[in-house]
Amino acid sequence: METKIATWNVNSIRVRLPHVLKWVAEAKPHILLLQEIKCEDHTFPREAFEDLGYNIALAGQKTYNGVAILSREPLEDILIGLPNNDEDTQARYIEAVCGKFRVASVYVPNGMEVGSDKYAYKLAFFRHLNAHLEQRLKWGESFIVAGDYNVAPYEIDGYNPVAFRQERILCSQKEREALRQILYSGYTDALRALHPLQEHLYTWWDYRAGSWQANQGFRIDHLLLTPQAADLLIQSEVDVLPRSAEKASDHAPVWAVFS
DNA sequence: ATGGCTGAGATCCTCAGA
Repeated sequence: METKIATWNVNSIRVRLPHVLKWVAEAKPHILLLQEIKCEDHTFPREAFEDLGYNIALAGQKTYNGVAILSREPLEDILIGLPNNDEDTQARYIEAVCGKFRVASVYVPNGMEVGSDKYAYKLAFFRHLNAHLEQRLKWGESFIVAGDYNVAPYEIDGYNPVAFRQERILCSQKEREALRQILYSGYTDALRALHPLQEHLYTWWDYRAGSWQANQGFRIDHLLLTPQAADLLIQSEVDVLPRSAEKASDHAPVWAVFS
């Protein structure tokens, strides 16, 4: 049986609930990984997803951040937060086993401005994340780490090559190196693996300055796969239609299908 | 160099996003 796994930074699940339910009804993912739910666990709209047959694991937080795993298969072995990062109180990582796959929903810090404290926090988060993912590689599982990485790994992944040369956030050398270290360690970027040369393949468009209308986006949401998961990869796409809706999230859902 | 949009939550604005 094929398994469809999707990731979506929804920028508030309570505001976006109608959009997400509509997309889920059409796309029918077996596993949906959410970021920026921006609510505590007790205010997450559980029933709406349970009615559709999803099991739910949450790492919520008031106002900011928050990640979730929704799965048609029962959720087992749930891990909240990176194990080597106990002092970090921001809800940015959740992992669980769903059937034959281990999955994680990750929301890497934005970093705000290169050189700022938040940028240092972003790079520190990557150090913890990368250490954990290298450890997981040794388990030899089909593991999919998906979410908003807030990094465009190569120039082709942004509409504006100047942004890369100017060391802007999402594009700076250090954050790109941090993301690419995950790839070099053995993970496969699902979408790029299947569309190696495709331009204008974006997952996020700024709300401001008519970026969506001008298709001025960046590819910053990724599904990263262990070799065991990559061997099962059949298809991966961005669904850009939800980005065009009224009151849309600034991110589009990205998905992959596995055999 | 700046500003531009959106959401949350507390006040009529600030913080944060990216």
